[in-house]
Amino acid sequence: MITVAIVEDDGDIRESLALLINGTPGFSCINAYGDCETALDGIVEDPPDVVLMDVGLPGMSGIEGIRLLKERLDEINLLVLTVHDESKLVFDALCAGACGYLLKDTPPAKLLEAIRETYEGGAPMSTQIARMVVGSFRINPHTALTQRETEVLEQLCKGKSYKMIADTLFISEETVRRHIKHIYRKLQVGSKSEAVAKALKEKLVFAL
Amino acid sequence: MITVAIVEDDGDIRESLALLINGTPGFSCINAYGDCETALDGIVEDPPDVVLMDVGLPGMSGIEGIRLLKERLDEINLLVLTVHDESKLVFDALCAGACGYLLKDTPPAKLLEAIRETYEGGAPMSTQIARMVVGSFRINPHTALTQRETEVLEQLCKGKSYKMIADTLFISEETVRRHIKHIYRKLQVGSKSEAVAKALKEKLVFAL
DNA sequence: ATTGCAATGACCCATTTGGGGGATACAAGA
DNA sequence: TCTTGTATCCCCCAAATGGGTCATTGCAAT
Repeated sequence: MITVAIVEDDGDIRESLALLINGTPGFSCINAYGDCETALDGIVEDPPDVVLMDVGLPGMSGIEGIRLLKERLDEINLLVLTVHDESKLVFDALCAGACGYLLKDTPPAKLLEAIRETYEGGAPMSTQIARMVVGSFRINPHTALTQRETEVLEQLCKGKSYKMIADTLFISEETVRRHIKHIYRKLQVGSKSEAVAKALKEKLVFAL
Repeated sequence: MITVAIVEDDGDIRESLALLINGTPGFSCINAYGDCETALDGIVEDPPDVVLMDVGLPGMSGIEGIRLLKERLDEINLLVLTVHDESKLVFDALCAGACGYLLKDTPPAKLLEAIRETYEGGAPMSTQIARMVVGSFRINPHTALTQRETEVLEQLCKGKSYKMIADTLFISEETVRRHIKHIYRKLQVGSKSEAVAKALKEKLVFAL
């Protein structure tokens, strides 16, 4: 028996979800909350296997709710269920600790499957969300930087100083300076940390 | 009809996969390659809807193969199918441009479903891979940093200078220096770029 | 009440960094 | 052939940064 708690401000939706879950063998909705504040206490008090949470809530933002909940109950499995598919919201939810993200057009059978998958250690996402998430890893292949400049930028992204980069790449510190000047011009930045920020934001280098 | 190409060095597995795909209505395996080199030319010449690729290949690394293929055919849908579940390999594959990652214990029905999902714009992953991927977004909540220090670190991660941070947070540049000194002590680093690198690697801050 | 921590601000000084020159060598093209 | 681009190195100098010490305020816990 997989126990579920619902956090959803719309009473109708909350009702239907509870009915769906309770009407399915092997699933049980043990609680349903209308806002984050009461949900937080209730869930900590009586933790379900899986939390199903809307993120478009009134009052406390759903994202903040996720963060606080995971802070108190690190192990809790939390699945976002929402109509919102803006990338900022998706990534904020995952950063806050959600372990899955479903859109509200998910058919009931898929929803139940996702709850089970979450319970079993998976991370279900609606297809378009999954594509966004996976796409966020993609390295930007269209770089104006040369091979060597990219190597230097990678070193910068590891936090190395001019001297350390010079030692690593077996070139003089002066040459490192020169490469970095070129990098700054091409990326339109003016400092190491700005270059690192841009490189990581635009995925110009591998790893970190 | 969804067309598929296979890149897999083991002849037996290659055979079975081709048989499975060709034996299923709606799917057609139009090519099967034993190594990356020939696969690259063949796939560019005659692109399938979905490429199914092993990453434990002899010769050219599968990761490099993905990178080169995506460089020439940016739109291609590439699904990794492998026994390897080490996180480095998973993230390298996604960074290189794979749009899904399946382990070889995936049952045939799931595999076909994943191919279809890929074709339809999804990003299928085995459950444990999905959890790794989603988990990689999680912010590290156990920070030794104070609230204010975290705010300063966030600014650093945006590439701001002392002066800009001071203006943003409405404090003097000297106070920024002070906070940064504390950050350096706690993170055991000695420069902005090193702090940024560590903050991002260990997910100490939101976003970028 | 006292202690401790967070946040604020200041001064000094050595090192690193950023931006401006110039120069050589080598390889790929126009 | 001459130009262009990449990679290498050197000098100068001003600004930014990193590290040290010191001090005040307010708040929370002891």
